[in-house]
Amino acid sequence: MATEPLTAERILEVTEDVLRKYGPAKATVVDVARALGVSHGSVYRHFRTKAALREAVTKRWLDRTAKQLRFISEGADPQGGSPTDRSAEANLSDWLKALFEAKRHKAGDDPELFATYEVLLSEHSQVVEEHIKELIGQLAVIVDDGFRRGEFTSVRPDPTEVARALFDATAKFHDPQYAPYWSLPGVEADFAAVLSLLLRGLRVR
Amino acid sequence: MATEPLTAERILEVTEDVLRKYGPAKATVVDVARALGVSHGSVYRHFRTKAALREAVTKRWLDRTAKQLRFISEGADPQGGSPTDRSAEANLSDWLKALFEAKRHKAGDDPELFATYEVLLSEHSQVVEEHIKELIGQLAVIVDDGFRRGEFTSVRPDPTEVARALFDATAKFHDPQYAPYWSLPGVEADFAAVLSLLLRGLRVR
DNA sequence: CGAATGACAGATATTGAAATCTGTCAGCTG
DNA sequence: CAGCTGACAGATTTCAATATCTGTCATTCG
Repeated sequence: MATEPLTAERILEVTEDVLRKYGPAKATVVDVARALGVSHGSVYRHFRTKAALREAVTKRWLDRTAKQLRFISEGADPQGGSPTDRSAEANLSDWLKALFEAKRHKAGDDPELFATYEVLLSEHSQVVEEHIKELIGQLAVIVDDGFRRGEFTSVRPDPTEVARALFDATAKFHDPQYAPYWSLPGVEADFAAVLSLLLRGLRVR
Repeated sequence: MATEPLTAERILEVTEDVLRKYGPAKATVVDVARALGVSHGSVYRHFRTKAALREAVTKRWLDRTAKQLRFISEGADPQGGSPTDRSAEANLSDWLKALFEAKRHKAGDDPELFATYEVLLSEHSQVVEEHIKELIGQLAVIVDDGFRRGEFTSVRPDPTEVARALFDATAKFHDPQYAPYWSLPGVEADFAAVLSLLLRGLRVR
């Protein structure tokens, strides 16, 4: 069998597995190289540092979520149907619910990758900053749509500003710092209460 | 000079100083005893464990803030005047601003006591839970007042539920986890945006 | 006799030496 | 000769021995 060429993508796949198995604290570059059947020097040919590798893996992982959410922000039905003319409020509500669900599942199903994400957070990584910017951008699309349709209003009608406020106000339901709280009973109700208050704050009546 | 009797209160005062000086990681019960000029056994006569002492100090410290805020939740003018008939919205806005300011100043001026508070948080201490319950209770008073005056409405008009939603939605501006963020430029604007959205969500129009 | 002491056992933290890991690079290999 | 290897230096982590701290309690002190 012709041994496949070592690509950055292949390294990322395997690194993700290694991180899943050992977690960010224990996984080493040598572990990754061993799993790939190469020397660790080869890994360094594709990623200048271990931090860069960690960032690239997390970016891939975060991008998968952002991609999912983009369907909603672009007006598609969350059930996966084709784009519809759903109200901005429904879109906003679905998007925030989907964000909460996505983060919660990531924390529960992939604790080690989630821990890796938290490492980046503590390092103030650009990757996390960009992920957040992307999410706020998606929110801004929904908010702007709401403004255009005359569904939403705000004192200062800058969609991005409002999007950031929505993002900040729902921090408890997507910021990794709160992950332990997401499995407690009553979170759902707390989330619903915040969401309802925020939606009412945007609604034109 | 008649050496004063060793009271719990005296121990708390001195422990606060010791914590301020050494921080929760370095301060020991022996340090506290030394500062009091007694043996550490005497401290244990008043507090069963070091954790209990730490909790008592933090409780005192948190209670001081809660007391300040109570003036606002009970309708007093924040400038310290006598109780007035200010609108519930003004009270709510002032209270949330005051909470943000109080936490921010505590984090900035008393980093070591703030760190002690964070230790309790990580221990899921009852003291912190009660502090939060007290704060939400104060918020509920303001919200209830708003309901009674016909200033506020909500889908489910339980003042405590709404109070909790307000508390959750402003977490980024009072939860110690975000303390580093409070000194960044732009926080004020972010806070104002969230506050404005929330107030609008409550307002009867 | 009630309050305080300090010696003590077990738990926790500190320290420094040894082991491992990261990142580089001269040389090897297909 | 492009891509990979593995020996190496410096950085970081681990580990075990040592020191310090917590919490108890028999004894002392006023």
